[in-house]
Amino acid sequence: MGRPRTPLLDRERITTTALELIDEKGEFSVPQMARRLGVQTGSVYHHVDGRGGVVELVRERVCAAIDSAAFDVEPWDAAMTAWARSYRAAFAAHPRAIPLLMTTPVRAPKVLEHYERAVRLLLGVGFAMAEVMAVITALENLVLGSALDLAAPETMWELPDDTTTPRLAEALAAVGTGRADAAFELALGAFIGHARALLDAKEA
Amino acid sequence: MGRPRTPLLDRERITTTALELIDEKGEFSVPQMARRLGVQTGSVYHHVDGRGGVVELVRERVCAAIDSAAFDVEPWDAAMTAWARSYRAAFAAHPRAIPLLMTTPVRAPKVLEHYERAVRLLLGVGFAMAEVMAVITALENLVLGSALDLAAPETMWELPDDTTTPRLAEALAAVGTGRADAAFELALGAFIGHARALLDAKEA
DNA sequence: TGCGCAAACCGAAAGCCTTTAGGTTTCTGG
DNA sequence: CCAGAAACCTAAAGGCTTTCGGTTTGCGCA
Repeated sequence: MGRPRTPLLDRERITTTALELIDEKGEFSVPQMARRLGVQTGSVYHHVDGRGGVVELVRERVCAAIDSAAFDVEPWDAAMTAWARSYRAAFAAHPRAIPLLMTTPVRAPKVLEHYERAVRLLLGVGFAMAEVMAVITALENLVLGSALDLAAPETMWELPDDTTTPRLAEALAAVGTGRADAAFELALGAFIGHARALLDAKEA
Repeated sequence: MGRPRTPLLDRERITTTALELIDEKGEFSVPQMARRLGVQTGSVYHHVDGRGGVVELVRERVCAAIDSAAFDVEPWDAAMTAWARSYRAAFAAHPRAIPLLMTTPVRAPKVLEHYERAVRLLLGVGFAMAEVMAVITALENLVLGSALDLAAPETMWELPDDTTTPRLAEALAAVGTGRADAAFELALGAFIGHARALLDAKEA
C-alpha cells in the first residue's frame, strides 16, 4: 500500500503490454493490462491519458519502425517506393493493431515529420506545389488501404458458397497466397510509374 | 407491457436509427438506439444479433448504395473506374461510419457479388486468372484507403506548429480543399492506366 | 537536517455498455 | 379454440472507463 520503493509502471511497459495484448487477442482494455502488470486498474491512469492515450503510445511504437532513411535513397522514385514499403511493413508487423490505429487519424509527430521530408523531396525534383499533396496522399491511401487488407486474415476470403461466386473462387485460387502483397506491389508500381511519367512530361 | 398490438421495432428502423446516431455522433450503442426508438434496451436483441449484428446491417445499408450498373459501362476500364467511384461515394455518404465498418471485414454478400462480376469482366477482356485478384484487390485498397482519408476530417491536417513542418504546410495550402478527391482521382487514373497498358502489351 | 509537496500505488465507486433470462401480453396456425 | 411463438418489459450479471480519496515514499529546498 502507498507508493512503492521502485516504480511498478512506466509508459514503456504500459505500451509493451498493450501491444502484447493486441497482438495476442486483437484488442486490449485497461483492466487487462493492469492484471498483466500486477497492478490495480486505476494506477495506469497516473501514467497515461486514459485508454485513448494508450492507443497513441501504441501508434508511436508501431510507427517508429518506419524507416526514415528511405528518403535518402536515390533517385526520388526509389525513395518514395522504399518509404511506402517500410510504412506498410511497420503496420504489417502488428496486423491486429491496424483496426485500432485506423479508427483514429494517423498523425503521430513521427509521421508528420516524414511528410515534411516527402514534400521537400518531391518539390526538389520538380513537382508543382499543388501536386505534391495529392501524390503523397495517394501514396498514403495505398499504404493504409493495403494495411487494412493485411488486417483481414486471408481466411476472410473463404467464400460462403462456391456456387454463388464461382469465378471469384477460381481467381482467388489462382492468385494463391501473397494476394495482398501482389496487389500492393502492383498498385505501388503503377502509381510511382505514373508520377514519374508526369514529371518527365513536365521536363520535356 | 407484453406484446404490443403493432410491432414497435423491425430491422429497418433499427438500421436507420443506428445510422442516424453514427452520422450525428460518430458512434452508437444499443441503449442509445433503444431510447431513440422508445423501447427498452433488451428488446432490440429480439430483432438483431447483438451489437455486431447492427453493424452488419449498417454495412449492408451503406453498401447498397454502390452502383451495380457500373459493370455494364463500356469499355471495361470505364466500368472499373465507375465502380470504384461509386464504391467510394457510398462510404463518403457516411464518413463517420467508416471507422466502424473498417474494423470488421468488408464481406457483405452484395460486395461479394460485385467481386464476382468484376472477375468475370476482367477475365472477359483478356486478363489472366492469376492477375485478376491482384487488380481487384489493388482497386479495393485504393477505395478503402481513400475512404479512410475521408473519415479523417480535413481539420486533422491542421499542423501543431508551422515552424516544424513548413513545407508540408505550404503544400497543404496549395492543394486547398478537395485534397482527398484529388488524391483518389490521381491514384485511380494511374492504376487503371497501368492495367490498360498491361492488357495492351499482352495483346500486342 | 527536517519539512512539505508531489509522485505512485491501492481501494472503492459511479456510470456506461453488452448480453442473457424470465415474465407478460398478443398474435397465429392447426 | 388453444398451444406455441412473437414481441415487449423488467431485472440483473459482468465488464469497461474514469474519477476520487487515502496512504506511503521520494525529493527539493530551506
